[in-house]
Amino acid sequence: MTRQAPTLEDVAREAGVSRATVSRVVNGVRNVDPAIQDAVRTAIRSTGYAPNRAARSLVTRRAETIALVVSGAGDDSETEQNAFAARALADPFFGRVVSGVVGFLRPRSMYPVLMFAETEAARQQVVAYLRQGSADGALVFSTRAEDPLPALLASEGLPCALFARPLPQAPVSFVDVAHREGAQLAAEHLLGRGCRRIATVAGPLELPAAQDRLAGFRDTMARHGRPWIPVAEGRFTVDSGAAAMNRLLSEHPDIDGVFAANDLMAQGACEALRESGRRVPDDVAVIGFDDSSAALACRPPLTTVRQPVQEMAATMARLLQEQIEGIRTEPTSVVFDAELVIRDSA
Amino acid sequence: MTRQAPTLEDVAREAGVSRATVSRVVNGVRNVDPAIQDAVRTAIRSTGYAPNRAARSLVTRRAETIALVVSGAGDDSETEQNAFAARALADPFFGRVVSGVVGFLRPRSMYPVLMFAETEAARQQVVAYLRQGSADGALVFSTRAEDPLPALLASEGLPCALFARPLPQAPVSFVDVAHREGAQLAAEHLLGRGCRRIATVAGPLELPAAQDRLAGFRDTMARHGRPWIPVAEGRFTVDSGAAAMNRLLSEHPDIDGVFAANDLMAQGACEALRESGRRVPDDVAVIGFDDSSAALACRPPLTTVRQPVQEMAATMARLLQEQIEGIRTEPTSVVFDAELVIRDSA
DNA sequence: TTGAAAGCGCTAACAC
DNA sequence: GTGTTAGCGCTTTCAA
Repeated sequence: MTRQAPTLEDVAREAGVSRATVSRVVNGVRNVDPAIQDAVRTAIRSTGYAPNRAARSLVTRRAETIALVVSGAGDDSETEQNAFAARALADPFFGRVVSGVVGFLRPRSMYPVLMFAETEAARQQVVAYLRQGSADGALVFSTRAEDPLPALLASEGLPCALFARPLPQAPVSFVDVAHREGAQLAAEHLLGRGCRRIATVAGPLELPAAQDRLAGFRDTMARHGRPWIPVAEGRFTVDSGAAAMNRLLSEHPDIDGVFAANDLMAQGACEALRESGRRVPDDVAVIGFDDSSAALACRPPLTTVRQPVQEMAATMARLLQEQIEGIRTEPTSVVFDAELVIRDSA
Repeated sequence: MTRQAPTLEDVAREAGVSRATVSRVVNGVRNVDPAIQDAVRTAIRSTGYAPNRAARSLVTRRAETIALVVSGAGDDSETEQNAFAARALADPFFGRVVSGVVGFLRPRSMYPVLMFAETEAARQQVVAYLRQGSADGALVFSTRAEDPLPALLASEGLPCALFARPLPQAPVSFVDVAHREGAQLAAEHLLGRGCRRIATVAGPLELPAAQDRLAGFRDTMARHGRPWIPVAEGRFTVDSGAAAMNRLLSEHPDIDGVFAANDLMAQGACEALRESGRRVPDDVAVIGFDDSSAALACRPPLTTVRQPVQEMAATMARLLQEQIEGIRTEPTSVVFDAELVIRDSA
């Protein structure tokens, strides 16, 4: 058996002071005699003391833990549930979100609890988890439209912050990128390099992000005298991007510029173009969106509209933290600028 | 302000019983009168009671939480630390590990806490986290050789289970796949389809997995009268696989079969072969390892050696859980069979 | 089968 | 500046 872990009491005895004093030193509360501080610290070292999180949480009423919830649509089968997790993590986007979140939390000695909410039962588990005080709040990364989770959390009064604006509007904080302006950058770049037959591979149009990117692209083209452009819809995956590109090519073989609403679809578009015997960017220029790892993995490397995902994710965590601490009481949104990253594909 | 959360006491009062009885009902302890059970359950519903995790943990001495640690090498810069997380999650392998772990934990209402341990400071944070009782044990997914974390956890007496055999041997449980036998399957398949000039792209040879795959491949080739085969080393990434393939081709342009030690490198090899004007599998057959999402994303889809990653990860979680519960006291290893999945590349 | 009561390890209000 | 003390909400003997 492992010997019993030392408690505050043990340290106090060792240092010849009271529990309260040790607690003050551990928590860095001022008004403690430097000499006593030293004695306490020595005792902490010699006993190998580590504060017990449960005991602390019980009195502070804080778990000092936040949940990172990947929300989406899925059916109830067990296979599907497991597949959902794998699929979500496979998205290069998600890695950067985690990275940004961890970048914010780690200096605070906090770590995210990873949860998946793709069914009603799973959503209820998330709510239960938070209501038990297992976590102080939730960061929600939604991969579907009409996600009921944000509104559910809001109605339960549970702190949360979202990555991207929720579609059924809900009174919760979120971060987002300026999709329309990002798409505008893409449109202007294609026009600027002289493309005449321009088309776009849109994302799933039930998602606000996909809608906004398409709208921004269309508006800009219209403002430049091109009121109508061919559109094919994909599902933000490589395969769907390739398929959409093929559909566009079959109807408009003379396309010389394409804006895909994310990098994965841009990658698929590049593959489809290559297989059709076209060169990128010489015959057709391609621009993606996100600047995810797929942009660099793609041949040729993608010119793309960059979202500062890590920074956005860190801000999302900060918004949540401020809400938990009661510093912030009203839902807040922070929208980041997009930026064009020019590589080889356009 | 949110109203105070209801406690056991509140439920007890509402149901007209004692705290102890409510606790028994909540925890499903037998010996409670069915009528009283009903009354208690009604009271739980009407009060909206949710058990407080901290209070429970304090007395049970269980966090009912486990850490999922991605361990690896990195420098101390903040940029690098964040990059590490993004890189780890970008590996298609990791998503399946998470998926398997979550598949085991979720039915138990547990969720993994995601931690990264790429520096000494980060490793100490992991140890501190466990010693505080924030988590009951750690699942370690190591991306480097000579990882000091397993031995560190073992020496602190902290429960842990690893994905893959640790290189500096440590007295900890782990799951693994039969790398040598898997490589043997690949070798035999290439030989069976008539390849005469066979080479291999090995993984980073400081990793036991890479060593074992190479050894298994070499041994099998030797047993079939080919004591020497060209080897180029990669780093388990697409780019390094392409580079390794190019090195092999420059010295042995007549290669007609390649075994890459993982799918990402196999994908890179396919790209390099295509760029050199060779067709896969007609001119050169390619076999990967893992059966990760990269195997399907690759053109052509990869014939590969499948590791049952999800099952392995679930077993790893089970080994840890049993250790935490004290059911299992000795370090245990479980090694899974590999399986050849035949697609188009060989 | 149920209740009373002790106590898990900690923080924080209050007294000194 | 430091100590005393009262809980935080729960599980778990022990008695009844």
